[in-house]
Amino acid sequence: MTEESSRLKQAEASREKLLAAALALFGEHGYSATGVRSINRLAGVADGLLYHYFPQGKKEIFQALIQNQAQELMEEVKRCWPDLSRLPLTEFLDQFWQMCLTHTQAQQQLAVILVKEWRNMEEDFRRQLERFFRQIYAWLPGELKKRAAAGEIRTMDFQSAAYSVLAPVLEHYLLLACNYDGGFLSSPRRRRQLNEYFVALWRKEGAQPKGPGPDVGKS
Amino acid sequence: MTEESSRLKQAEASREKLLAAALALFGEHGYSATGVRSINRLAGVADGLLYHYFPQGKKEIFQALIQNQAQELMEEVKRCWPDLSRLPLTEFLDQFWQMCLTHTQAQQQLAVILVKEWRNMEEDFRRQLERFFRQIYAWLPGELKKRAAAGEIRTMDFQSAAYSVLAPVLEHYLLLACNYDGGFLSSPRRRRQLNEYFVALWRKEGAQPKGPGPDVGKS
Amino acid sequence: MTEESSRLKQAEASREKLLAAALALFGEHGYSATGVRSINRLAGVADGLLYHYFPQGKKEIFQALIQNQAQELMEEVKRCWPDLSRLPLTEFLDQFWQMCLTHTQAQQQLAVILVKEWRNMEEDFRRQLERFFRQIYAWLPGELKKRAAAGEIRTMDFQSAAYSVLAPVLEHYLLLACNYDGGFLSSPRRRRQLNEYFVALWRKEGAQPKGPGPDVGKS
Amino acid sequence: MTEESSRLKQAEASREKLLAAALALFGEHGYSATGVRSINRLAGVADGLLYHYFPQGKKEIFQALIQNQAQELMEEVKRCWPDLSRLPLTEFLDQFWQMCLTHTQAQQQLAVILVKEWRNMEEDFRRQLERFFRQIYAWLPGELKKRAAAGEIRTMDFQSAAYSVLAPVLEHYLLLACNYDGGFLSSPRRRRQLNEYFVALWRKEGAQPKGPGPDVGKS
DNA sequence: AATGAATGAGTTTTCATTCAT
DNA sequence: CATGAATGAAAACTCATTCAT
Repeated sequence: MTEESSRLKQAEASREKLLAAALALFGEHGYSATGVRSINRLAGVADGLLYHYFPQGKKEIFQALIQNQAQELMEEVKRCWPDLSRLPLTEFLDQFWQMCLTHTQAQQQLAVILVKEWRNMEEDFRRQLERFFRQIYAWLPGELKKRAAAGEIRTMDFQSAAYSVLAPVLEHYLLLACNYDGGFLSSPRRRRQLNEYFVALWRKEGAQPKGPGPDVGKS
Repeated sequence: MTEESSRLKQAEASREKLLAAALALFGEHGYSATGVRSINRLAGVADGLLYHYFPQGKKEIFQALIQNQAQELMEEVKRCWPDLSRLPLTEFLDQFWQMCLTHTQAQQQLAVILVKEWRNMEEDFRRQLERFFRQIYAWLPGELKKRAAAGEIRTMDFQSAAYSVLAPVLEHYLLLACNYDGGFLSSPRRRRQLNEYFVALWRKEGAQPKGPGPDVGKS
Repeated sequence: MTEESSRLKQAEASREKLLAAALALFGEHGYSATGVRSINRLAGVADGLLYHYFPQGKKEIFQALIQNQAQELMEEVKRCWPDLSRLPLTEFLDQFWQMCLTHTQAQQQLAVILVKEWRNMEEDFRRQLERFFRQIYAWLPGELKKRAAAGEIRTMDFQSAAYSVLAPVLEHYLLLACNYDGGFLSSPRRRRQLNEYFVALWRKEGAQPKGPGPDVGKS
Repeated sequence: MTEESSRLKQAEASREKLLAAALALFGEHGYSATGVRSINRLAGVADGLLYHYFPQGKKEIFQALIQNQAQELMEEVKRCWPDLSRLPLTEFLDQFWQMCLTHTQAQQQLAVILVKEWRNMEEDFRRQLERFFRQIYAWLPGELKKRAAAGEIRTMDFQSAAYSVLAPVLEHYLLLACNYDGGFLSSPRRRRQLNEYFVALWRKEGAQPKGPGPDVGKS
């Protein structure tokens, strides 16, 4: 059993090395500009091995990769989601943005790949992701509405409000794709400013800010 | 002389055909995935001709292309810019977004290329574009400030406010890069809603809205 | 002991499965176009096993295969051979052709392989087969001569006559190699016609056919 | 014009060099065992050029090749055909065999390729060749019948007779495919013997042979 | 100015073979 | 005996680029 499982583990390790290398390179150079050789070199395996695990070659490792990563991303998001509702508005916004900004290296690279290679992806996969994004777009206005009903914010065009929370996220993704990390959301200070700006505008007219003012967020 | 000038015209025509073909293909498939042959085929010229006009080959036609297009884009923007200041807020926002949304097909493709190939571009060119974008980012808060001073809107965090106007533009570019044309700004109705949402929030407290006020959008 | 023998049987079974798969694939696609992998897949064994039974790999299994099959073929022919002499001419020809037409699927595939890969075979093996074929070419004229001496047929150029009996066999092999099964000999009806044609021509002038005439053969 | 045509001629020469090299190598080693590189080396051109003339690569040059050669073969046969009818029987047979034995090196190699790669060829091409062969199979019995009507030979099963003339041709092709040049027809002496054997058998009973009659050859 | 034949290094992919388990 | 992961050389094919015409 030990023999068996160690061999299986080694095999799985090779597959993972290939996927990790592919993720890094596709993320950095894009699909077309990434050579199969360079994936193998980075993974530290021989040229033929990729075709052992991904018989269709480059296309297949690419598809496997983004499906893997997107799965992880979506699961992570779904895990954090329910907790957000209970937070006060300021923390809610901050956590929401944090969640979207994809903390790990892997998911940053996923974002880059999604932006650059969207059209190379399989129809089905794109549909699946679109559905996921639409869920977020649909959920956020309702969330704001509830807070308005609870008197936390004023009544307004919740769809536009939600959109103005989401647009910065997409801007962030765009800049990632361009390898530009000076986006608005990536600076905690500016993120906090934006947060306060929203809260100040949305606050019910005449209402006083609850707390002692926006205290410094933790990165 | 007629021969001379007709030859010159033909020459210029070939160059333009090449650039147009390159724009279309780089926009559609990206730099790496676009073959020099396919550019020539689409332009309808022989294989060697590209090197007559662009001796450095693929890189050069790419650089020439984006510099051409970016030049046009920036000039177009600068041309419209001064006029915006005088418009009332609602028209101001609408015109600003319209201006940014790059009306021509050519500039849509430019947007795609900029997003996908940002890192392949020459340092100098990137700097130049960054400076241009920063000008807009710097100009917009001042513009809002002036309007606040004039009593058109309330006082607030103008940088965040400006950013929340710009983020939709970048979101739009991101979606263009993914060949997705269902972005928020691309629908005039939703653009108007967003417009009204901003105006309503920014309106000086106590001031009356000009129009019927922002009613909640459905959809 | 049971374990021992069952393992031996399994081992032998694996070897046979490999040979059978190799025969089928070499016969269908030829030597070069047949991959070792596909042999293993068809045999249902793991990739390394072939090298256990045939340490020299593809070449060795190929050589083993054709030697196996050719051995069987030659033994089968030698077994039937002596019996032919006693048959009357009509039956003699029919049986001879039947014998040559290699009844089993395996030997059909052998024929294909021999034709297509003759030059890839080892010198010694080719010599051995050539000797075998030459024996047939040498035996047949003598057989006809004996029948002439016995008054069954007229005197003639026995070598050419023998050749005209053998040529159809080789034509049949050629068509097999081309996967064409519409050859003259493969149709029992036409085989019988050809048979009657030979008998009629060879019959001693003025002699009457012995029997009731050629009765219908059984496919 | 000279410039133009010299360039065209050079281009055509390159194409021909490639085709000639491919013919030689496919004929010698078969399709699968012939590398594209070796074709280029033998033709003395760079690796990429083959794909300039035959964009689909190996398959395409193969198809082009056999179509070229088969066209030539068929035209050559059709050219000689009508003249055969007028010849006396002995010369008729000899000329017919000569014609079939494909005198040029190129067509010998074609024969090898046809035998070995029949199944790799396009359906349409195979159909075309089959029709051609069937024409010969259909023509020859009629030819013999006419000679019987004219009293040159006796009445018999003309289809079988024709087949016994054609089978040696196919045997010859089979042996070519095995690179064995000791076939019956390839020796003029034995061809003459076979010829005389046929003539003697077909001669009308009672008619006198022209020559001294067929004496038994000794291998 | 324009052509397209020619080049050869580079890419993706295949494949026979080895070997640790 | 049997497995299948791993190897790397070689195959087919692509592609930017050059150059004679």
